[in-house]
Amino acid sequence: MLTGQRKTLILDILRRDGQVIAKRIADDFGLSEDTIRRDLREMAAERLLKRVHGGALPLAPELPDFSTRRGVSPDVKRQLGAFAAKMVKPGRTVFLDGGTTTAEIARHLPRNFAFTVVTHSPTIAGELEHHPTADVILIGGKLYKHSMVATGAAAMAAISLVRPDIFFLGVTAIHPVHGLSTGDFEEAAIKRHIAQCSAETYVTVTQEKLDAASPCHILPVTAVSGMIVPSDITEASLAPYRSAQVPIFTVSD
Amino acid sequence: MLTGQRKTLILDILRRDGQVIAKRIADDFGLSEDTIRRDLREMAAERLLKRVHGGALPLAPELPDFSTRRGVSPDVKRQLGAFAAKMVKPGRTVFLDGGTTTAEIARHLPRNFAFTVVTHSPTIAGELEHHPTADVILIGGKLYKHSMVATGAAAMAAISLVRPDIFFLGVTAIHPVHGLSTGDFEEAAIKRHIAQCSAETYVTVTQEKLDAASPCHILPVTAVSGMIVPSDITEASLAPYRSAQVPIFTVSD
DNA sequence: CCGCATCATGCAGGGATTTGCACGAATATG
DNA sequence: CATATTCGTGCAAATCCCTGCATGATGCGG
Repeated sequence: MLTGQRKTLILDILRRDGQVIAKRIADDFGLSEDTIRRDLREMAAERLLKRVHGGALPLAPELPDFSTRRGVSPDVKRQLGAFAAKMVKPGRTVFLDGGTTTAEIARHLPRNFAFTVVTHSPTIAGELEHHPTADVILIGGKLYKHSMVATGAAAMAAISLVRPDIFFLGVTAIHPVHGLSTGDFEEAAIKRHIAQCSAETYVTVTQEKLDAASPCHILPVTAVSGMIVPSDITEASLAPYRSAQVPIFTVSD
Repeated sequence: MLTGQRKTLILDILRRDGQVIAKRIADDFGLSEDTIRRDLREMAAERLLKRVHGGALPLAPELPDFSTRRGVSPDVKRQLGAFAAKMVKPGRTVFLDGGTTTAEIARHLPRNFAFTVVTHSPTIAGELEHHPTADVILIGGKLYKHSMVATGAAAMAAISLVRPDIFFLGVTAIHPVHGLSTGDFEEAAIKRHIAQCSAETYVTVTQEKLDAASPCHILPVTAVSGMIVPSDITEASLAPYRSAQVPIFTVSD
């Protein structure tokens, strides 16, 4: 890994997490702590961050949403996001749905190789502002503010023009019989269309969404390439999905 | 292998991977590291990439990027934004350009009647998430991260489909002779197109942009319906624009 | 075909940078 | 105050870089 690249990565992590821990970075990068410490020292000299015992902090206490953001997104979603993000491979095109879990995927996308992200959510696009290597394609349309996604005919037409390798779908409910569902009719139609344009569709599921149903049907569970679930979900509650032949990816702790 | 060909390949790899490692390239091409290093050195001299120990990285944008720019002269921008927002009338359609000043307009938009906002910036769309009465139309396209706006053919086509009443244009420089300009060619083309689709175009100007010129021309000053300027700009510096018959709106304190 | 200039390439060696390790000092934590 | 990290510095090894030069290919004019 190149030194300059490492420094930008550190800055990215700093922006994303609001802090950097020398030991953990050293682990992640497979380098000695000394090297990281040296980097941090140099970057502190360049006024790029604030050196503290154990790591570093952003120079300006940044946007006030840093603390809120970190609190709002629970560990489970972070883990799901990190896991899903690892499924992205160099050169691929990935479609990111709107939603908080998908935002976590965006935050954890690999930063050491290039790929393309398509999204109809301005929020997701905003998350990727500082991503060093991701090409972002924004799908336009009428903004549905509740979910912050573009909808309508224009969005449908624009989506038809892309062929993503992976679609990370966000839903409000998943049920072995009633399938995947969400609260808005128009949004459901968009999600269905994206799934149909994509080679693979993965849905991230948390406990409270399991075995529930929302008003608007999107797809049957058999239509997805896999469910990504946290490790604390019991095997019993997954059984109906397993018997429906849905591949299940359990996020390891 | 031809030298020029090799350099193109290196640039391709740089774009794809976000990095180039001299040793690996030398291996891949079956050439000595010296040759690659020489290439990298020359390309760095041509400003095609950034030479670092071990290889090369894509050229970092020298200008501070969008979120860094947020800090500059916030009060003035807020006043400009509030003033411009008052120009929006019920039922009208307004196009908001990307940029920090335009973000201020978005924050000050009236909340007691309905209207439509069109924008090609996910950041601006995000500002309007909690706006109670604004319909938001998002223009899609390839995201130009430096300014956080959608660009390219898809954006152009989508823009052609709307006829905004007012376009609030953001620029990096305005000059009586050289007109309005910005730093990116593609972005300039988009701005020009939006202005041509719009009934009226207003440009917000702060002191440091006045009588300056950036690389890419957008429009002549006579093409705008008005300039919105802070009150502390001297009459003398506005004179050339007045004599060009450009209506000038001075923001009262 | 010959001589010459030009250029790309590889090699050698001296210099610069980066990295990891060791050890004593500084700092946090209870 | 005691202990465990964490930090900073000096140092050595590895890696990488640059300069200068030799070699061979290519192109051009005679």
